[in-house]
Amino acid sequence: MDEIMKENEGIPLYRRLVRMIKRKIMDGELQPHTKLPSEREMCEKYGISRTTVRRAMSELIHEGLVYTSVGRGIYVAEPKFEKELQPLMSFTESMKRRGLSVSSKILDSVLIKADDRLARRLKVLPGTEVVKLHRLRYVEGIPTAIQYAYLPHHLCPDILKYDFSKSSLLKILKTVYGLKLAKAESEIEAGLASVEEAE
Amino acid sequence: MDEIMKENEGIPLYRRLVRMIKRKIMDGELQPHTKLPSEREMCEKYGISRTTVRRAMSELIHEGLVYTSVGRGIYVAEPKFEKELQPLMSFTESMKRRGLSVSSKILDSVLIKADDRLARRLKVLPGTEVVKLHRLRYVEGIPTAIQYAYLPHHLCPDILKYDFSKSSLLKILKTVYGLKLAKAESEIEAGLASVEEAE
DNA sequence: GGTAATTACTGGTTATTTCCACATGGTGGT
DNA sequence: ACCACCATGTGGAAATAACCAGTAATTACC
Repeated sequence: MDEIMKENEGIPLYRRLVRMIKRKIMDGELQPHTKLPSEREMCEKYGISRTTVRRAMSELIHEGLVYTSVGRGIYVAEPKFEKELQPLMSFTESMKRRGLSVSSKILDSVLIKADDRLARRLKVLPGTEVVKLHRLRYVEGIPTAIQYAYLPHHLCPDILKYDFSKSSLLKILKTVYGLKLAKAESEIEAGLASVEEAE
Repeated sequence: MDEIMKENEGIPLYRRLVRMIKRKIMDGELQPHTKLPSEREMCEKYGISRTTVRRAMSELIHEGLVYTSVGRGIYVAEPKFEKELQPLMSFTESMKRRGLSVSSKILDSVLIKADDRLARRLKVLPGTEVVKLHRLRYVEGIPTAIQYAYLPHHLCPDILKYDFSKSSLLKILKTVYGLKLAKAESEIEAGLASVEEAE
């Protein structure tokens, strides 16, 4: 059954539950405005406490994936955007907020075709050419994380030609592609989110 | 002392704590990167459970006002910086121009006195009482930015009494203050503009 | 039949308790 | 000096329990 809760040792229970429900929503198994089991039912179903269920629901509410109604229940929210993948803060932002310096190096960049899942996240058609950037992130000069950013190729057709070791991705996007920045930027974050979630 | 926790009946304890700490941060009483009391100390200090303290901290963390470090403590975060692309346009305007829906939620409100700069922006005399609204802005339903709006208090004398989590700012202004809406609205935008410029 | 009262259920708030992993500062022993 | 060890303090995770305030369906009463 849904006893995926059993595996994934080391990952907090509430995280696993968040993850499971996120997946169900993304896969369309849970349609907008459908009712989730009640908190107490989920406790029973997964063998966890209400504390844990509510912690998970809190995350989903904060991310705008579900909404609640006292006395009624918990419902899947309308997916106006790919908001479920948007982190509250970008990697850069959350580090800077801690007063830490952040830099990154592009290790590799490659052109791929978007599969269904990626296409949905970037709001492009499956098969669309997408630039996949392989990035090494530094915090205070220390290599900290490897992340992948995805950019629809049509938004930045010559991106592969630029030397990323010389100037940052955002700088290139801003100076070269100008008005498209706002759109590209959010989609970078979407791409980054998938990686952070995977780790 | 900090026994403001005693008053404000009806408002959840964790909300009151969030509010108190927010105010201290905004007033500069708590500077960035200073350490808050430990969770257990706050329990003792305010006579509340750790559940409640942690709930409050969770809110503050989600809003990016504080950050935590296991084994060390909870620290005030670096204030948000602005990465606005087109600082000439208001937040609302620039989003709408991209065809995106914009909404916002009032996180907190506090009464302050206008300094020279703010007074100039709002076209009031320095020292005039001004309601400072702490707003979480959404774009397409996604929490995107935290902004501060300023309203001359004499235009909406009882605005602090309303529960902003229940109904929107514009709705309250419209239903309660009626005819004043047109005027107040333009000044909200003026207030917002000044903040965006500062960040 | 229509309405009022009851009941069961739901999310929301709060407290208490138990563990865990990490951080830090001392205490020795070498 | 140096380093291994340990006590203590910190945030994080989770279970359990109790009560509240809405919702909705059912029942009882007129």
